[in-house]
Amino acid sequence: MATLETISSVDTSPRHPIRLVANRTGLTVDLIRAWEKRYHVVEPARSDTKRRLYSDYDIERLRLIRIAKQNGRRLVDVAPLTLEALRDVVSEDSRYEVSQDVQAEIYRPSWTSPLESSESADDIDALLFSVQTMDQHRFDQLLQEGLVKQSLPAFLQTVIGPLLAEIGESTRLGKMRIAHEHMATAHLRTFIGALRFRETYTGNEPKIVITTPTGQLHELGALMVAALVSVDGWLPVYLGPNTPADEIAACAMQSGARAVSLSLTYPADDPRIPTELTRLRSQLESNIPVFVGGSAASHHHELINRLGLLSPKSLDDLRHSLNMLRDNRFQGIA
Amino acid sequence: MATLETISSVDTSPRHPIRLVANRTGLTVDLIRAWEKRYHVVEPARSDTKRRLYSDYDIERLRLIRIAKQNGRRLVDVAPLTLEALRDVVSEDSRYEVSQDVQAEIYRPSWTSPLESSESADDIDALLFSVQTMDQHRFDQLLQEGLVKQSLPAFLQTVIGPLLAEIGESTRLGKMRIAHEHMATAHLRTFIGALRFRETYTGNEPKIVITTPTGQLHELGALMVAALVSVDGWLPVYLGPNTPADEIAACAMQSGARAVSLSLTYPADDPRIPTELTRLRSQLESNIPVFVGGSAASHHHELINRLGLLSPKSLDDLRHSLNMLRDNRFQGIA
DNA sequence: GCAAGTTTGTCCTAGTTTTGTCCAGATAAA
DNA sequence: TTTATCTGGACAAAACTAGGACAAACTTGC
Repeated sequence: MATLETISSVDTSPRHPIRLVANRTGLTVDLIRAWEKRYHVVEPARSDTKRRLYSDYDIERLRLIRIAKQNGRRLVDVAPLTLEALRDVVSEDSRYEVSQDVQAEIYRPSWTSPLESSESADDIDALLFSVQTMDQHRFDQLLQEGLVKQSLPAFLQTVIGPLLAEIGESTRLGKMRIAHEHMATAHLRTFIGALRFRETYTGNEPKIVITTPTGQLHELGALMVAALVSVDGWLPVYLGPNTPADEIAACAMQSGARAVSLSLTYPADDPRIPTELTRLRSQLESNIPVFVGGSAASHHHELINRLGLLSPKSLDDLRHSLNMLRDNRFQGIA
Repeated sequence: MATLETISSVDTSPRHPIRLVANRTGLTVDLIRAWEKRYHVVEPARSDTKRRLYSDYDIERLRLIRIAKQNGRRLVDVAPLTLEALRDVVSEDSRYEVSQDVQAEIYRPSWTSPLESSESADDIDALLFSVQTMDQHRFDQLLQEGLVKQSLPAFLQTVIGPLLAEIGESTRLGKMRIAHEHMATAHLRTFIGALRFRETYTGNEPKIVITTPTGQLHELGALMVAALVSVDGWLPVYLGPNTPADEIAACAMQSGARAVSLSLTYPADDPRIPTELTRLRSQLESNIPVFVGGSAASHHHELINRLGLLSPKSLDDLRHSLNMLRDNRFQGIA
């Protein structure tokens, strides 16, 4: 369908005015012109009155260059790259940009500062403000803008995660109304849910069942995982919250999943959790790893170890493990 | 079917004076005339005394052009486009503001008639089959295709509604696994949630608070309502499920909503419902109507009448009432 | 570690195009 | 009568263009 087309081959016909390009890329018009003047980053066509007319291809280039810059690349270095080379650079960077420990291990010149934490903090403040004022349109706009500024994994970890924590905390302390929390949660449910459809699927992706066990009604963490792994070439089989262990196992079997990921948040000490996790582990084939994440996972540390489940320390850690699993599998087949 | 026509068809017969057009579109009368003078953006019919008479079609065009301008389009570029092309452009642009999993390239007028029931039945069977086989991709594909075939309101009523009922029934009878129901529900949550972002907003829309009361955890009905009313020029303030009456009232006040809509499904006889509805009605200003729908609404018929709440018999009935409310409001201003 | 050079975002001026607002006098509607 | 709309034109604000200046941040050389 058109969806596939737009993603895989980018339209090169010039038609967008500079203002729209600025809106979509998050760059200023001055900057877009300056980049053109100095490095010929893009060379837009012109209207009969000399107005710049950009193509979708140009916009995608600018968007990627912006992200590359955010990741610490220098403009001189990335300006001459083709779209494909740019994509490679950006996806390469996204693997390291947020993870501090990984960052220390590999060589990174001093200019490769990841996204300023202050900048993310500003974004989160703006998002919180739009929730307080019930400005839905602004909220959606900010989410979309945040996604333009950085790659999806970085966005989830530096903005969405902290935002959720902040909203939960504010509501608990009475600084925010329940109605505000509800509105924000409902919007985020739709927003995050749609993220995984941004990726294109070939049908060959390994599958991973993602859900929360019985009693765990909060699904946003699980949904974030679904969006995240889709970036790395997994096909999430997302079951929503509150799924009994038997059903998770049956689903993993029917879909031929290679892994299962659970999210535990609240209530942290639900007595059903040990039962459910034990049942799940016993019903699943032993070569299918079960990842247990979320804020409440640490409450069940001992159980998780005893059952041989995996408890990634961060979303990045989870990504890393899944990448290993995926690549091992490909080796095993070849 | 007379009801449907009156509600949803975009009338091409000219009858609105320029003042009303200005109010509905958020443009000034001078600007509307200037656009006509310079670019023939719309060419309204004239009364026998040369007064401009605009049709609903014209208003829709102007609304879309205003939004296209906000997105950074130039007037010269969008002025000559047909309504369909304009829809495409606006929808393409807004895709970058609000991410969606639904990307219908084909514009479906909101006034297309519903499909023959047999055809819908086939669609539903195909959807059910894709759920049973856990074929997520097929499921999404069928949903999108179904939406292309008919208008959004018709699609919700002839496909999504029956599909939800069927899935619920099949699971209850054990014909379908809980895992299947979960997968379908999670997908539908994302799909329906994204539907209201297909519409374009000018900022002048009257608002309606949509949610379910405390104890009612199923949100898909409420979400359908949100998608539905957005087609008719309302801005839904969607709060998700399980919202306490106090919070609904506070939210309605803060957002300046003109109406509230609640959905009741399960459990039908929750003892909290009477309390919550009574609280809500007493805390809301009396000129804000409260609509109560969903399969469980009939269980509370007497209560609803006593409190002076409104219980539309169908989604169409709800739309009709809201259209009346919206237009009364416009008269009140003019 | 400091100084000199480079890179990069922002801003300025001045001229052009595009777009929004306003006015005047005439006609029609309330 | 008062208010709303009409036409045609004037005017001004906003947006865009080209070229260049400038300062902050960063890199490099010593």
